[in-house]
Amino acid sequence: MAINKKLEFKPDEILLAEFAKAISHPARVAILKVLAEKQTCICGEIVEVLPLAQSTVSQHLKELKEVGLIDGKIEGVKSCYCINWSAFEKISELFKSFIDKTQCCKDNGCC
Amino acid sequence: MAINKKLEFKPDEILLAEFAKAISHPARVAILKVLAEKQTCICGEIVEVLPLAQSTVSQHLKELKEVGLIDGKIEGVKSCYCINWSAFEKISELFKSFIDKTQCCKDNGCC
DNA sequence: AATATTCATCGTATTATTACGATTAATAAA
DNA sequence: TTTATTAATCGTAATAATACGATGAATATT
Repeated sequence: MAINKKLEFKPDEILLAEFAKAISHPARVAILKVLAEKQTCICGEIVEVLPLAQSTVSQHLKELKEVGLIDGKIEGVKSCYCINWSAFEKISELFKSFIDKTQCCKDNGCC
Repeated sequence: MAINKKLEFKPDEILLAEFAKAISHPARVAILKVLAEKQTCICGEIVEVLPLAQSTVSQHLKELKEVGLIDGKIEGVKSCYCINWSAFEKISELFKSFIDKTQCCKDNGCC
């Protein structure tokens, strides 16, 4: 039991869900906010701002990286993170088109 | 270990993450699509369309209901579901303002 | 009244996520 | 060279999510 059936859905549904999952934890929302606001995207600064241990923040960063929303470069001992804007734009479009497509059926109300 | 630290974040971050989580599974994205497209929002129809067992679909419906995105009415033996448009609009605004706020910092690039 | 249909809920197994401390690898500073 | 700093990774525990079958409660049909 508990097989993964996610891949049996449509590609655009899978993709939207994937991006939604990436921001489905307040820590990752907060990280994206910090990365957008600050110029210096040092890992340590993110750790300072969040109520989580360093290893946990690293884990969240990894997830955001894996889904392509952020990039990371090692600079000396430090790690510099930033938003991948082309990916961010892609996800924005996905969300907006999902919202718009859904909302245009608004008049069909059944309940 | 593994205490829930989600509530230590800002309310708007928690809320956005909560809604993102609601659509973080392709089944729930698909359900919202079906509910938007079809007038008849019978549970059985959703089950037919999805590659999941009836009980699993019910579980997903429950999650969408709990976060307020859909409403459900019992009509005879059947259950009629539909999108809660005011909630949907609220989440749309949340997403759009998050996207816009984030994107307006685009020039600060550090990487 | 007896049977069928519909769907929610319960129980449960599996897998994924969250969180931390400890360790490690790398560079920087002494 | 030795020590300190930084952050990734590993190991692990706890919790959450996913998925299904079985059961149950309600209404419909016969």
